[in-house]
Amino acid sequence: MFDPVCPSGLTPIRFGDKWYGMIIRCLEHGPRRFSELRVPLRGISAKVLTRSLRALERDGMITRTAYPGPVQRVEYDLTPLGRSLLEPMAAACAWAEKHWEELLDAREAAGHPR
Amino acid sequence: MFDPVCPSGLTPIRFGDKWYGMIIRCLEHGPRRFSELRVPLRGISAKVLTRSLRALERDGMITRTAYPGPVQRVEYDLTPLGRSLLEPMAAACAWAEKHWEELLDAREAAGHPR
DNA sequence: CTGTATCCTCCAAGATACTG
DNA sequence: CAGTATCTTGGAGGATACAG
Repeated sequence: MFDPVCPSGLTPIRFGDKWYGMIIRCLEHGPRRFSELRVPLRGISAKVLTRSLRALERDGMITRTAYPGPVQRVEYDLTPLGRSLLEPMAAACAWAEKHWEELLDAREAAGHPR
Repeated sequence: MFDPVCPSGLTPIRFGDKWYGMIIRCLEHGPRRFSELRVPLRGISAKVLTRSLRALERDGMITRTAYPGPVQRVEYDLTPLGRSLLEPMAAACAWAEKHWEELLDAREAAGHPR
């Protein structure tokens, strides 16, 4: 998931910052904990993940719930607003899938490899 | 159009760089010249506009045609690929229109004015 | 008119180390 | 475990001046 080799970052469509969209996808099927999120988002640093999560929270896209206990435990979950973003994201993905080749060909022809 | 007072830049959905999407909208109804583009895109500097146009060209979204003559004249036009981006852009706009209030409320509640 | 060439500032993003 | 604190770097974006 989100393999850096699969350069999904080449789409001209972006949601919020670099991770915003991916985090929403990660929460699509239920709440996740801080460190659970770091697995699919390979290589994201704690600082950056925290900042993205705060941004999503500020925008009303996710909720943050801290469970007390001997070991810390924080869960992030999508709000209805955050879930509603899945729709335009699907449109973006549909476009990307359909025009992926065209886009790559154009870039390659322009001398920009990768 | 693209009035800086209407803060359309607050949507969490972006196409390419800051101007990429707006340029595509400007070309929606026919080719435009370099300086024609600078009118709706208030305040964009020549350098930045050039960079965005080059990026769109590199991605196969627009074409650049220079007409020879005593006065220079360059026209930019959408390719089919560029035109195809209008579809996910419409989806993004539909989302923004529908959830605009929700988004603003969330940000305001988070203490982030504007 | 359609750009280049410089210079400057800001911030996203990453690396690393540390904390309750 | 879930972060915060620092530091660094790259590139976006803008201002201004100049060129073919």
